[in-house]
Amino acid sequence: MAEAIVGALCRAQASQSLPQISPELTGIDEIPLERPKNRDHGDFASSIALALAKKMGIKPQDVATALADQLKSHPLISKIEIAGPGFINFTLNSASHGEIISEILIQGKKFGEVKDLLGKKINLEFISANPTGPIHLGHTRWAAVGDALARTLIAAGAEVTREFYINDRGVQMDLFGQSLRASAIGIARPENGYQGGYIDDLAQVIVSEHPDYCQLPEEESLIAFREAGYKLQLKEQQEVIKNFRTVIDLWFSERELHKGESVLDETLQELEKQGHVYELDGALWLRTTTFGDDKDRVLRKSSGEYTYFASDTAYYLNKRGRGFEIAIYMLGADHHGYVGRLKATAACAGDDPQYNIEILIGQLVKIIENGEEVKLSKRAGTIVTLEDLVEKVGVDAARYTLIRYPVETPMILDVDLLKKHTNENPVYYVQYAHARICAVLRNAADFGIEFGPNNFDPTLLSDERERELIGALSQFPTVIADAASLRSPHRIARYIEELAGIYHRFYSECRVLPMGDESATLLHSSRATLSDATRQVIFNALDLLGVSAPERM
RNA sequence: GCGCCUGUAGCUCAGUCGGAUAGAGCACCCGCCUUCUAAGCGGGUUGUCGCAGGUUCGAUUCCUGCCAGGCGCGCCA
Repeated sequence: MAEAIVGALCRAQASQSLPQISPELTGIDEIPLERPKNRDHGDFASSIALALAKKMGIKPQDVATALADQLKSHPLISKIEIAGPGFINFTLNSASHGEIISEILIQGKKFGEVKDLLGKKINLEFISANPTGPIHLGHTRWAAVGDALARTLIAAGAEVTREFYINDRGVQMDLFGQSLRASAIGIARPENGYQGGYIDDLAQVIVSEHPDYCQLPEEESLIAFREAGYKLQLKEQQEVIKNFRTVIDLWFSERELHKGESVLDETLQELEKQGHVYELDGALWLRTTTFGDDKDRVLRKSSGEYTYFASDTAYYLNKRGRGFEIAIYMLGADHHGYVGRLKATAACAGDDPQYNIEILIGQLVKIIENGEEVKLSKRAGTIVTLEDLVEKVGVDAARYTLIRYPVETPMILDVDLLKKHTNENPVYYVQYAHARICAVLRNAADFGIEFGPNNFDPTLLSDERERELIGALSQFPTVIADAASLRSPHRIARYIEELAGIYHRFYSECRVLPMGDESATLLHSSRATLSDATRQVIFNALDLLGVSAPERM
């Protein structure tokens, strides 16, 4: 469509009906084109004339008229109107409808895929919970959104690695070990230690498997408990995440960065080459302030130990070293203070902080049950875990609800509402549309109605509902492209909700199957074909969100 | 004090290269199942798009200031 406008623009200028302007607006991507909210405004609308009028020094309506004259004869356009201050409204003809439907059915599960990110190698890091406790609600939002984003980026052509960074070194791990051992031998847990009841459970498992751990000298015993607890906890996290249908391609251990010829030493050398490292008070600093950070950051303490920040830096360079053009970090709002330093770190390494590194900050999730907010506190042991949530509402409802909001919105999750298997929950609205179509198609098969691209006549589908449905289906690839480039998988959820609504309305207005002793006609086949195409798009969209598309409900 | 996010209908929220009469679901009222899934459809009611300026043909959208809420600002991890 944009191509058609560019062509019309060129022809209009060639035929002197429009003045020449500096060729800024000849790129296809720069043509404004949208689907109007109001269906009276056609299938597509462009405000190109309003934008050009000023540059050309003539009235928008005149620009629009000149363009419309050139577009009238386009093979896929049935009607062109000029409206309001100079909008050009296009209405597509049935030939274009036929093309869309057969494209959907021929491409099947691949319909919707675009090539916008073809060749991009992207590293997507999310969740990255400490292996010292269960996956809780804060991580859960990322488990759902991160996975859906990965699927969306892949659908847009990118090569994506989903990565989970395991913080398996440092003080927190030691406290974890101390807490476990304290529980096992019945002494008080350290003040800053882990208090949750799961510690007792873990300790019991460890003791039953390794009764000798309690008898070891304290230092060895602490390490033994820490390592055993780590293994168990990590395994549990991996199972929970897998059951949540979230795929992690690489579980990256922080310990990798400290092995043998330390990666950290190499990192320092790299950074020194770039000239942003300096020494002060016996510590080694990275001059991140050069690139907008609030303060410089310590890489190696005066004690000789590396900081956590050093690990982060090494990890970033490690990702870049593995060939990822873009490293995306998904972090909770409580980590937003990291944005400045991470960006600055990338810049210190000689990268483009605007391109090579992206940090998505997600606001925290509040949870409400029985009308009251459930406070989250690891210390006090009141943790709502991913497992709890799934147990209460199921994977589909949990994933869908977490994904359907943009991550920068703080969200309130009402467990009681999610538990209801009613239409108060949008996931059922969408799934119901899918199940309904499947039922219609099963019945169609029983009637002996054949459907598919070869049994489809778009000229028979003239009802407003049918045209609206076809128009919505054709938008799917654009939705994927937008969701991918804006890193906003929630757009896909919103899109299927709209699509499901349009189908439900089509269903109630346009009878798909023959009634009574009516015999099957091409109209029935065409509507069944349209239904099948809708089913395919809903299926594909739900698949991107990791939500199941039931055939019966 | 500084920084990030948020403020749209009674509730939960969509609405990003600035566009036409600001949307959806829920809640509330009224209709629709002797033929395809009523977990559905149709109709009705609901708004100072936080406030005040600015930019322009046009601002919920961009800029500035203010107000309100959430979160964060260590040689912690």
